[in-house]
Amino acid sequence: MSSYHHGNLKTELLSCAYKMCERDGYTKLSIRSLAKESNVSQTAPYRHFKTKEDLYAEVAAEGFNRLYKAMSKSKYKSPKKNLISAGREYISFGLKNSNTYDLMFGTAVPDFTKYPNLFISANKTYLHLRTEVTAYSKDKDLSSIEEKCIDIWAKIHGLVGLLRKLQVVPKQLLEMPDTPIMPINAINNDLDAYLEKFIKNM
Amino acid sequence: MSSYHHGNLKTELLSCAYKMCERDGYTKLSIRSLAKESNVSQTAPYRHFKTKEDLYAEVAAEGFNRLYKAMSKSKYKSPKKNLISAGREYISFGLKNSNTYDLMFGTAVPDFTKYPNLFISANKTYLHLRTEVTAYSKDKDLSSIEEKCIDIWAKIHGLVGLLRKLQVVPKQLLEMPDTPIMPINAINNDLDAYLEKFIKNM
DNA sequence: ATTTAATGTAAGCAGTGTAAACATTAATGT
DNA sequence: ACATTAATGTTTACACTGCTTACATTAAAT
Repeated sequence: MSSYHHGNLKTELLSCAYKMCERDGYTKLSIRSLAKESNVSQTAPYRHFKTKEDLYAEVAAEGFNRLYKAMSKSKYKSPKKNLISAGREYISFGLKNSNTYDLMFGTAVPDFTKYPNLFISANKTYLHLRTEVTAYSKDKDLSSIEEKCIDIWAKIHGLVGLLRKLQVVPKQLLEMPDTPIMPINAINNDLDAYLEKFIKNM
Repeated sequence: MSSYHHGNLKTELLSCAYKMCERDGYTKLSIRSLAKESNVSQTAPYRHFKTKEDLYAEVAAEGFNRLYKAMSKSKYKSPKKNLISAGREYISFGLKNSNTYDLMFGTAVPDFTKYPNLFISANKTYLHLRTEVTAYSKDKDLSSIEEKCIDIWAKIHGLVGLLRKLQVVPKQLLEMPDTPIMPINAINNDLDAYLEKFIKNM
């Protein structure tokens, strides 16, 4: 009967878009290909996402939700263990879902404040980090804690960015003179130890 | 006479593309608009850049060249001062040329090794950092130095990413409950002190 | 001077974002 | 219960994009 009205097209479009983004990168995601992959007319998505940026924003929000879930899954008694786990999960997320990560932190959605869903999801992630840092930190002063949050977030965020860039390189490094040997393996092999060391002089 | 052959179209296209990228972001840059802005036929650029990614790669390489220049302009006797200056210049570059920075570190050019120019420029930048870290560090062991390089680069790279995202937020923060107050001003107001502190426990 | 390679143009295909007009159904008010 | 309205889907259309192919012009090489 009613195959005209889909029912819950938006949800389906969104999960399809998430898949496509992670699979091909967000630059390859087009509203038309999304429509086609969802067996719906070319312009149907526009009823649910006014612009492409809207679509990006919703996918990015979903990304933050999953990142949050990954970061907050450890429930040790030791705040230190929890913090290390969160860091490890963050890095793992960034490397494994690298296309989504790009969407979340790149310029595809330049201004989060335009998208309440996204803003709230991103913030929830940060607030969780702050909670864990608070539990770990001896100094409970808020501004001191937030400085520590920036420290750790920036460091780990930057690490993800660099690792993504550098992971590709090693094969070629040997063939080019005067190229650095990055201690990537040291980090990859014993990431937890690396994170623990970092946390210590935080 | 010969307005048919331009002479040095490639150079002109490249500098035009760099401008356009920084002005509008690399997503808005199209080969056709580049051609139009350079008063040349739609397909002329294809003689010099086989694909759009080629163009991206060359613009990104130019970005690294400028970043390198900015980072290496300080010539103090004190290695510490030089390192702090490099850090400050890096952050400044990332925030002021934020669109170019995106091109350099995003996924627009997923694999640097495909573009020797880009690879070499990026590497030159890293090697300069390594030189400064070596001068500053007491421990001259290579792998220890490279670990420190990763530390500082990741941290600063991450800082740039976060600051870009967070700078937009503050206005809204006040209106939303349970939102964090990021110590952005602390960093912005006394960036050098922040960097010095970071370097110290490196 | 003639050939050849480099570098420009013109025309055209398939894919894109998005707007407007139209079609069908679900929700709503009386 | 029925008419009206709002929501949601389709069709058509436009301007733009990356890129390919065939062609034109000129600089460089022989």
